[in-house]
Amino acid sequence: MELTERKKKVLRSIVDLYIRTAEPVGSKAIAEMPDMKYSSATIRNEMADLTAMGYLEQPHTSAGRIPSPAGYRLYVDELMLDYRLSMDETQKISDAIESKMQQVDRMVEKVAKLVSQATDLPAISVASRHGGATVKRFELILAGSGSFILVLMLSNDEVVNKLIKLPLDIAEADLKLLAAVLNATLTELPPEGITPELLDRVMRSAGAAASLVPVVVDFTCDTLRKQERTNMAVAGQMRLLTQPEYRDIDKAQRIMTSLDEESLSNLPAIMQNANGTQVLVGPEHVAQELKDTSVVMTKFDIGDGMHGMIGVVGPTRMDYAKVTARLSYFAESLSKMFAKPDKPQLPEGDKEN
Amino acid sequence: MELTERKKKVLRSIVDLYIRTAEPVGSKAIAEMPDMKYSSATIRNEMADLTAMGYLEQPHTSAGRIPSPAGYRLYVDELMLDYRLSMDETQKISDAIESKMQQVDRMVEKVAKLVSQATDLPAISVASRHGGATVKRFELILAGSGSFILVLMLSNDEVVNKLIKLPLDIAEADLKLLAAVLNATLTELPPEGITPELLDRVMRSAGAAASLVPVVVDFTCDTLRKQERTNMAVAGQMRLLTQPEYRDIDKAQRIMTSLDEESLSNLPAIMQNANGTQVLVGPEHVAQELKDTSVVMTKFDIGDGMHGMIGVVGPTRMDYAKVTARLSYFAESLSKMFAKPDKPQLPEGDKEN
DNA sequence: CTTAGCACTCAAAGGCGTTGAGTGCTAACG
DNA sequence: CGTTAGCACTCAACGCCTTTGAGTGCTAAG
Repeated sequence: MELTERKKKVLRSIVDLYIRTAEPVGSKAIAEMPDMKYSSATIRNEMADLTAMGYLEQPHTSAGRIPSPAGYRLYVDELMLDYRLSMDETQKISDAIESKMQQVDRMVEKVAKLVSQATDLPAISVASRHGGATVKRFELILAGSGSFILVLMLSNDEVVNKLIKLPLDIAEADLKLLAAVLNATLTELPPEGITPELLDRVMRSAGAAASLVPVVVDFTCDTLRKQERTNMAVAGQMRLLTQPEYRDIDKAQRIMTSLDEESLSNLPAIMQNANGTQVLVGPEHVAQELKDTSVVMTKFDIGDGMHGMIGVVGPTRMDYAKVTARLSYFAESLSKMFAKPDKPQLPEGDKEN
Repeated sequence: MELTERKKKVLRSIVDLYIRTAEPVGSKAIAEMPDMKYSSATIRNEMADLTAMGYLEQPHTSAGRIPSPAGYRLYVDELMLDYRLSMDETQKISDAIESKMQQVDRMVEKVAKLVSQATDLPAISVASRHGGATVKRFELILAGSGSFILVLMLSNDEVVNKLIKLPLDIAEADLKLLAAVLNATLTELPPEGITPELLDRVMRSAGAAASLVPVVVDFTCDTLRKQERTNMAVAGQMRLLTQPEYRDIDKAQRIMTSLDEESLSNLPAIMQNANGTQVLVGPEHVAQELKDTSVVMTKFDIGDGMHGMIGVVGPTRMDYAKVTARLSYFAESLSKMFAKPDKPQLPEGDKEN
């Protein structure tokens, strides 16, 4: 059967309305919409066709229609009118992003929170690196008797520190020596490059501070390994409860439990060779429990050999247009922010609903 | 009327059972309990008395009884058999705490998560300082052209750093000078002690690095002020959904929304002159929405002029014995951990359910 | 003082008819 | 030939009623 323009229009109207109301939509409701020039009977015929073609579904005989996964797919791919952010929304998002952050893991959490706030849905935020980081420089700073601060400057411009307490006293000169040795031997090395032999060499050159080497190196390896891992955060799970389809607590709970870092760990893999915004409708993606759920994810580059991903999880009928608009905007803002760390440039918003 | 031993025993049995089942308990159920030597009729009489005395309530005529707030209060204060943590639970908590943390805000979040996990309820974690912190030492470390790292060692042994990028090149000597000046003039000062005059003095002494002063001082003041604020985190809100009384989504949602940092900001004030574990039953505490909820909080000292608080939020019928046991254990573990930062000593657990 | 017995109460659960939104089909219309 | 009015049909949702059974208070006997 042919998918005529009129059929498309009807389908779009149905999805639009369903997104708003979360209830099966009937022929009459569509026929009464402002720019729909046909009667309910005609719409009914079209709806019957669309159902036959697999774009709509009927919960039961005497109910209206709801979009099928295929229907959503078509909607997302072709039919969706893009949603422009209103001035107000733009402003809010910009303001939020202004509060700058430094450490990646913190940032990921913060971003997840912001996205969740902006969409009123549970949100996921991921930052992953293409390659691992190395230490660019070690600094050891004496901090009173028996303790010192280890500062690691990493190749990706992150800075990590740790206060280390030790039972013995350390002279400043010894620390200086140790720092010099570390900088000479262990910089620019991936964690697996720090071999026992190398460690042995450092120990022997370190003189009085040799006893500090293990704890310093341990922390360093830990940190580097942590940098390799992708950072992921989930926020706003409770917002799922505002959606009518999750009034059923058991359902809500089932989904909530699969909204944690572990369960979603395969998401980055799925998005691997995607770019821009992806809409994963219902059964398309692997996470078991998320059957009647959709995930909208946007991937973006943030330089330094890293890319970020933000996304939201919601009912399949969620307002894709709105959500994708906001996500894209967010992604763009974040990209810009990373390009110029301390002065996020924000795109101009357009006012319109 | 006299509160006889038998009445107490009946009351305890009722609360115990109600805690387990979340359903009104009837006379028969109590009479059938293993060490209850009286018939249901006798129990009924006692229950009638307890109701008259205000310790029990009846949702409707032909239903069993549920404890009133006064009943819970009596239970918590006198009747509760203390719950010893099983080996297994002890082990889990210890293991979790072993993973050491440094920054207070991170730690607070982590602790909230752990407590929530351990109790299967939403948890709150607070760390607050009696007095503000000051900077013990400034360090400026060159990190490539046009950027450097500012490291602040605070009086409470926290270390904070920030990578600062600037358009102009800075010589290492200039940084050294600036650091010396900062250390000479701005250490041991509360944020409000950093006056414009002082700032002016620093600027003039700083030579080539004068342009860096504002950004450095800004960050410093920010950090100090942040240290003053009490850190609070809430975790595991979703766990509320496992409780039968929150099967009603609206109810659950209402409570969830008041489970954020802002809404709970007056909690520390309420706990101010309490020490040890406090059980706030139902109407006793101020947070509006939390009417039919209880909050169990434990306050503990963690040295460095700080104290911590951990607590959980749950239905009034929650298993106080279990919850308070776990909280106390946690609090003790945390205290010890802070006393000896890198080697948390854990109390011995006793196996028993 | 304790307990068996009994009449009473009332929320919860199940059965049942009504309602109304929505459908598919057909026949008439432009 | 596409469009539309009309009509019979379907079925979840709703409200109403009855039944059920857990639980109570009271009384009288042990």
